Amino acid sequence: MKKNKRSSLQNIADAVGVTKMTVSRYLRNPEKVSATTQIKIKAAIDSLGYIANKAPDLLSNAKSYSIGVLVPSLTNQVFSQVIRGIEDITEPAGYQTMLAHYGYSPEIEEKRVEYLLSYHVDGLILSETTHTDRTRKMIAMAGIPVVEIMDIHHTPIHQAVGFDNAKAAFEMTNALLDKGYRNIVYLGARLDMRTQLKFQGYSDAMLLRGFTPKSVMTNEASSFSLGAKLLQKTRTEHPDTDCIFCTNDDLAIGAIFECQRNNISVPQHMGVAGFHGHDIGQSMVPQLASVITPRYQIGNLAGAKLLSRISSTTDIETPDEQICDTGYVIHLGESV
Amino acid sequence: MKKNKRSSLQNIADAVGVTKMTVSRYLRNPEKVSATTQIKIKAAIDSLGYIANKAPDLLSNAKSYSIGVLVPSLTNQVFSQVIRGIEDITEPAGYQTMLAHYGYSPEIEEKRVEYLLSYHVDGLILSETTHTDRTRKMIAMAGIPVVEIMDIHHTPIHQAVGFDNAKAAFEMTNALLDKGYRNIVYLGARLDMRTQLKFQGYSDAMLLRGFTPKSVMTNEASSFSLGAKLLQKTRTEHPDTDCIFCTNDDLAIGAIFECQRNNISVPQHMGVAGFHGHDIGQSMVPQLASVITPRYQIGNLAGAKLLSRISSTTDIETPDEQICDTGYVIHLGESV
DNA sequence: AATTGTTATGTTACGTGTAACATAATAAAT
DNA sequence: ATTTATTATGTTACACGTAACATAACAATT
Repeated sequence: MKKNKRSSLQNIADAVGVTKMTVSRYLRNPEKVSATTQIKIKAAIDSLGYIANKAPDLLSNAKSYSIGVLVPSLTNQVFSQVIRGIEDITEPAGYQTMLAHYGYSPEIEEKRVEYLLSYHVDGLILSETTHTDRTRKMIAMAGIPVVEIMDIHHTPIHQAVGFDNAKAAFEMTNALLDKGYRNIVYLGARLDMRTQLKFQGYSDAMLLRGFTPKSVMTNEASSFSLGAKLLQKTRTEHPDTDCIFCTNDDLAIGAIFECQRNNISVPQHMGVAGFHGHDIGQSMVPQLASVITPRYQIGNLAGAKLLSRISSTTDIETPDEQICDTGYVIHLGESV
Repeated sequence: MKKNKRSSLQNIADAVGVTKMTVSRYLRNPEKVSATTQIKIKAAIDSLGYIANKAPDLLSNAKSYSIGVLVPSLTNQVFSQVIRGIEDITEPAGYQTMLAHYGYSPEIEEKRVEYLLSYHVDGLILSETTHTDRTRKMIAMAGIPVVEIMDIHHTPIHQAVGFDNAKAAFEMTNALLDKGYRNIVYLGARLDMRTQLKFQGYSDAMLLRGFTPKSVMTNEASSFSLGAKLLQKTRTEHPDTDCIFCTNDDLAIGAIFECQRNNISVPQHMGVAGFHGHDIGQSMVPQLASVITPRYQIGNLAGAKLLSRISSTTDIETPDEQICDTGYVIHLGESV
């Protein structure tokens, strides 16, 4: 059983008859090495192969040119666009992203942060505002910049990029009330902080206009089929419902399908609104009412802010701008 | 500006008055250290904090307990389920996944493989069958096990887990022909290998039954709105089309929406079939005909196969089973 | 031929945790 | 009290690439 050990600079150096220092120079500044040696080293690398090794970089705590990105879920389309936004700015700057997910759990988030820090990432983008004490402590100790994305309704560790979930839900609810709906029910799943904030905004708007907030909630993960189930539950528990406001587009779309199956016309007999403004909701018939959020822009701005702090000597833990509000757009479409 | 340097084992050891060796022991086998020392070390770690450092592990090329997972795209829901399948088996075994994506480009894949290898991943799961020469060479040199997932229509580097895309498309096409459709058009996007294989299977079935294969293709990325666009294009270019077979569910669903907008009833005036059997297609009205692929199972099996080869001394590059066929299910739903 | 400048390469030291071996401290057995 | 076993800790060396400094080789200048 041959142990196919990858070759190190030393192996290349031995093959050529120079020191590994010379090979190191060749790899980073070929012109610093004589033409003949260049040729010999190139030949040796071509035949033996060489794969870079991050270990020494980490040891000498050089920059790793990696940034850690933590998202709650990969299933959630919201985050794939955020990630595109991040990478579109960090990749060209020479940074690789180390992506991990934590299923909405602060404990798993802690584990992931520890993992990323053990690899000496140069910065961290988190999608949550709730963290364990140890997570906060590790981040403080690591001395690297952190950007928290999606919600800005809190005091960030260093810096937050996103929008105000409560305010967005408040505005959408008002728009629905303006349309004439009276018995609006909030449909929630995966009861994370953002869903709670949205429900809060919805409740505030309802109460302010003299209506009673009502909700159908579950801790299950969002899906299209769950939207269908929750619509049925809503019809049972709140038979006079004339509109549902869903914590995300998936639920809303699943609910619309369920309406179609039950010959409930949308929006005539049931108004349906979602959150995030995904492509599918905008393509479907009827076009979905939704709070359109700038996911790409949030990722992009977060990446930019992080990069600038990584290269800064003063701003690492004290950014010039603590909160970056990217806003959102209320879009009513055809489903309300 | 205080440089908040993370503490090393040495710092902890100094604080306690022991050698870093003793602290190292404490972290890995607390019972190997005297009770009093345990207490002192614990106190020091609590106050100074300690974040593990991967560098020495890499240096001494110990196992990294990381496995690299490369997927073409994070937007594509197919892969989020594959990833769940992988992690559900690798996480409990103590392995972290390093996730990266490469936008269907072999050159970017090469870059990602290099990156993952520089971190000494213990194994690699690739979602592609086409690789650059350098990618293949690096993998051979690294001497780690590789599993290629999704398609099994090729000779794998070591081992492949997936299904036969061409055969699946062949069978679905036959099912559509059996239903009585005659002018079936193939709708493709992102012309990667898998789409080509599916188109091949479709063409074979059509020719075998004496019909002419027709297609509407684009290199754009799949999306629901693209499905709508391609349906329009199909109606222009092939006005007598009675059925479309789409390379994935997103296109199919977008096409159905477009039919709804144009009062083309599905399936009476237009049959529509997709590929993969996502939740949304199964929830919608009409329920989408699709080739249901076992994404989760593919990931799970790939993870299991990889783990077993990582811990094997003989099978690293020569698995007992080169090709693992997970099959698929033809589901006709209500849209054909 | 001697001096100076330039270019190419070598040497040393470093950062971090752990295996392997060595020693010290303590408890147990004679 | 001495030897032996056991437990706790220390010492050394190593893995890899590179910064910083040192030297060697050669070319150019006087």
